[in-house]
Amino acid sequence: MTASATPAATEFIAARVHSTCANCLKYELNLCRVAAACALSADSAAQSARTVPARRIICREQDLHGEVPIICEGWAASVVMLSDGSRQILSFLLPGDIVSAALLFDARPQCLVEAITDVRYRSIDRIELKGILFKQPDRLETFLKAWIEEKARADQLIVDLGRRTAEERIARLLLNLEERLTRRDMVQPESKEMEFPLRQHHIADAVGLTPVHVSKVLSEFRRGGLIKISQRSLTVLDPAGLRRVAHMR
Amino acid sequence: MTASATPAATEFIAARVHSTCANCLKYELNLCRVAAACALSADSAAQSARTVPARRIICREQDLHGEVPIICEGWAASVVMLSDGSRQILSFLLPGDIVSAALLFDARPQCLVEAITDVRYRSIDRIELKGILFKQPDRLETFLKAWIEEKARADQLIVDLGRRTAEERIARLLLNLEERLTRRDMVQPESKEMEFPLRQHHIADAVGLTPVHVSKVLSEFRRGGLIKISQRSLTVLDPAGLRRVAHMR
DNA sequence: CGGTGTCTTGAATACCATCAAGTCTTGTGG
DNA sequence: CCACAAGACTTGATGGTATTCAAGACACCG
Repeated sequence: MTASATPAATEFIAARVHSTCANCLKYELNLCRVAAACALSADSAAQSARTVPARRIICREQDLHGEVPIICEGWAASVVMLSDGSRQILSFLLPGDIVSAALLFDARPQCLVEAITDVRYRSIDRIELKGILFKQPDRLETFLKAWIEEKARADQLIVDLGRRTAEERIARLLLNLEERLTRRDMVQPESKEMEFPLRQHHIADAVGLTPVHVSKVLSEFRRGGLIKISQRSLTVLDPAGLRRVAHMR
Repeated sequence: MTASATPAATEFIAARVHSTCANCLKYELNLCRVAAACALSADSAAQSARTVPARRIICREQDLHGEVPIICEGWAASVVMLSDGSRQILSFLLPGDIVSAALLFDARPQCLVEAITDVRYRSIDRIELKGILFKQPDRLETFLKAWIEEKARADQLIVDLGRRTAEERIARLLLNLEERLTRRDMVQPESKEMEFPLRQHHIADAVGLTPVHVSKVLSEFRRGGLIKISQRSLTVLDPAGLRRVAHMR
């Protein structure tokens, strides 16, 4: 992650950043293994894994030359830029996530992928991946189920943006992220603390609000004892309370 | 599963499906034909096509017993209901549309499908459809590309709801529908008039606004000479102007 | 004919955006 | 290591967009 932190923080971070591709196997897709196989068969293991510093753009629509990137380490976001400078984040990408399953079919997405933290990612050759998946129906099914989840989250976001208040949207985002991080063993079991590299403008761009208003809502959550945010880490102090705010039902 | 279908039966089914779903073949998926094949092999042609009156619910999450419905005729909407009574429309379903490609994998959607006009639809058996698609990679690819389009539209809606004004959202919805209807030859070539069964509350639920505000925006569009709405039909009088309002770029 | 659903319009209100100023943190170069 | 600049966050004041509430016009249907 971005350089100097206190020794304690460094340790804390290191504990979970050992999520190299070893951990990747725990995630839904096992795509790292697929990627490794691809790289192997293409004899291009060296070039297939790349590292990108925080705040840099990983790929735009144009420079996807038939590659399907998957996130090995770090946080990223797929972002739609509008001509007036405003942005909408479609989804946050966590380790083990594929940028978009649609890339399997050469569908140019209208968005770009931006690194939030330092990101290590791996590009799978589209044609090769397709070949592998189509020859192994069970693996294809796993892949498509991940795609379903991608779509389900998009649908949820539509409901959030269309019909929920600022408090609800933000609470739901936090709970969603907590759930996804838990599945990846990226939440400390006892303290429930988790790394949280998002700036408030990321949250704002994800839930369709302004950074100022996000700040106000988060302050309110903090005053209510629902969450604790400090040093780029988040703890949900009162999950039930937060869920109540989120209208989870 | 009476596997053997006599040539006569095939002909019979094909003829009947042609008569009812004549237009369907023009659409992206040709799924009516697939459906016909399924119905044939399942020897249940009679029960596979159903008609539902306007405003009725076609299916809920619960009563999807491994079936994938496709719309043959009429307009429908997939809707998410919230406990406070508000609603969000995820997408409008037009003839030839599959309700959701995700149903192929038994993913229970958390939405229900509602008929807007009288709707004729056909249910394909999930397992059978899956079998057919997995045995024909080219057909599977067509299917998955329709899925990509479904997802791309969802992403667009996220951007609309998150970052655009009421005028932009409504203009974009109208333009999107016009485009989809054009592809289906459901727009009169000369007059550019099209059937438009949506009530304003449908539009409101689709773009995350209230019916009152939709009414005001549509009146404004009408006053500006952008559109004409009457007798459940819509004409885009000034496509360029409407596109300008929509910030299409 | 009353009833229901749809649309319109106006007034009051709520929610969130914008603007602005200030604090604190983070990063960088001297 | 410090100084300075840039970015991130907070907080209050003000304004705009969309909601809510309400009343009335209109069409459609049993």
